[in-house]
Amino acid sequence: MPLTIGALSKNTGCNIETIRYYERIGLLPAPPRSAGGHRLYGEVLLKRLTFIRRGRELGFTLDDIRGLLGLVDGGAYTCAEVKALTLDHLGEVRRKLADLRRLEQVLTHMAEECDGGAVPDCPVIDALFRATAGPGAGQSR
Amino acid sequence: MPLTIGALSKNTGCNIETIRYYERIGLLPAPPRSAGGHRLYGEVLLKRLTFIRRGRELGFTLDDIRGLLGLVDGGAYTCAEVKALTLDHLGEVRRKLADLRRLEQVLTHMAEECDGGAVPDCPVIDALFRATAGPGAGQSR
DNA sequence: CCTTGAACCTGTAGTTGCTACAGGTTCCAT
DNA sequence: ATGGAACCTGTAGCAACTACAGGTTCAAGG
Repeated sequence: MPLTIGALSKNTGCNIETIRYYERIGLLPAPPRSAGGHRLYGEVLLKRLTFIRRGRELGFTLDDIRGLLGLVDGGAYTCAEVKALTLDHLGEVRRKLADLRRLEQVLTHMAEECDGGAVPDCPVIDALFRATAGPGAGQSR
Repeated sequence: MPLTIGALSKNTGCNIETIRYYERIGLLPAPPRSAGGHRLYGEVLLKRLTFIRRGRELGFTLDDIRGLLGLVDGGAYTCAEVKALTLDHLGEVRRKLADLRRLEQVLTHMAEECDGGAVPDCPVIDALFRATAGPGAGQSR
């Protein structure tokens, strides 16, 4: 018994619009339709969508995932190839971690300087107006 | 001697297109122009842009920054108000840190399972296809 | 059998924070 | 006076979705 798009959504935690979006960009193949044109998903597509969502949760980009799926679809992937992609991604995660840790430091420090007083004289504002270079690189978001 | 947009860009490290973008969305007031229509920036706008860039580097959204600037522009801000915004943002940074740390764990673990062999049988792929819930919330990016 | 209303359909536009053109004008040093 | 760097406006693109509008289909109850 195939799943409607709503059921698939509940099953995977992936929002309906997003499922259709994945189809549009070619990540998820177009499923068969009912007589009236409703999408009907089988086991295989359920698994594929689960794969995509798990990948996203782990912070892989859709492009990373496309690569991973390409390997799987080709059937000729090796463990080494997948590991390389994973380590690559791990590196990025670690870079972001380092950035965020630095950020946390600075923000914590700035907040500590504040006495929370009711006067318009705030070390945070001062710090932002000072033209000094500050911490390292930019931010993801 | 006022700065051209190019000079301002060099001064702040903020790319020219981005400066014009900030003007368009109303973060940076429109500066006076030369006879021919070129933008000419004074001290005040230089400081304001510096403020914006520093804020971005610290991971504040443009909307956060708009709020901060609103307080400053109003002239009636209190240290307590600014501190509240800062702590709010710090909370978000810490949530992201926690997410990323969990992510690092999972990825590290998955990569360790890989023997890097040349065979199409990879624990990473298996993990992604397994429908189990996995780690906490979604991701920023 | 018919009606209702929930779920589905397509297509387009909006979000955030920029960046990248295209096609034209101005500035300034020689 | 001229040439080329720097500037101008306006629009479209990026990731990864989300949110409509305006219409169709499905399934359960009467």
